[in-house]
Amino acid sequence: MSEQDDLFRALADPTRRRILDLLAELGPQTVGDLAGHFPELVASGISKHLMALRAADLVTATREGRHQRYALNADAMSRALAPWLAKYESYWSSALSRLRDLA
Amino acid sequence: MSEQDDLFRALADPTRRRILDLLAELGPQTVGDLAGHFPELVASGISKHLMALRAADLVTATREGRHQRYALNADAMSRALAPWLAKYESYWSSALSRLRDLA
DNA sequence: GTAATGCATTACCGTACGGTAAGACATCGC
DNA sequence: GCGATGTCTTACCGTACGGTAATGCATTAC
Repeated sequence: MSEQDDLFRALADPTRRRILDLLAELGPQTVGDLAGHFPELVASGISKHLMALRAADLVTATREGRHQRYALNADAMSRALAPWLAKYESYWSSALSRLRDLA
Repeated sequence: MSEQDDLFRALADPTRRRILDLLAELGPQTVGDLAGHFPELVASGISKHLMALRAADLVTATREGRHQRYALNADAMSRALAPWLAKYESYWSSALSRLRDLA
């Protein structure tokens, strides 16, 4: 249950959601790559957000030389979110059919 | 886009998620009803959370005499969440099929 | 009318969080 | 080796948030 706490706490910040969006859209990125999309932020701030996302298991990190490449961990994300979504299943017929159209 | 900010900010707190769960499970409830499920909290705290949920349009409130009955606003909830879910659609084949089984 | 109930509102407190700045560390280019 | 680069870490600051307590305001009971 605390897994969901981590998930929603991580998703609460718009910058972190945007980072996830970028990872989903562009594939794995380094901290520097991501920082380029946030001119209003300092690079270490991005790193901090990435650490939070990593703590929530929403991204995975692999070293590449002196770079660190972050990738979306969609499996863990859907695993944590699915039980929560299921609780409201009966209320979401319209949204679910919309998702079914996409799938 | 700020609609999603409100949504995720509101969902970030475990107590608020539990309130939504209770509303989904038990139907519309008054503040006093809900407060009974949170013995560790003061009633005004519940009221405050409900105001936050109301600001995010996740619940609706209707007066009944001196009571105030809160109900889950599942429509607004799914409306705000669906676009976000859609962004990760391609990553979530397994979760989506699980949802399809439920629907 | 008067007292009690149910909820909202305000003020206040402690803490957690987002952000920046500065320093440590490892890696690459020379 | 040496300087530069990329990232992490720590410390710090301001603010926003969760929580309580107290007050106010309707509405019900008597």
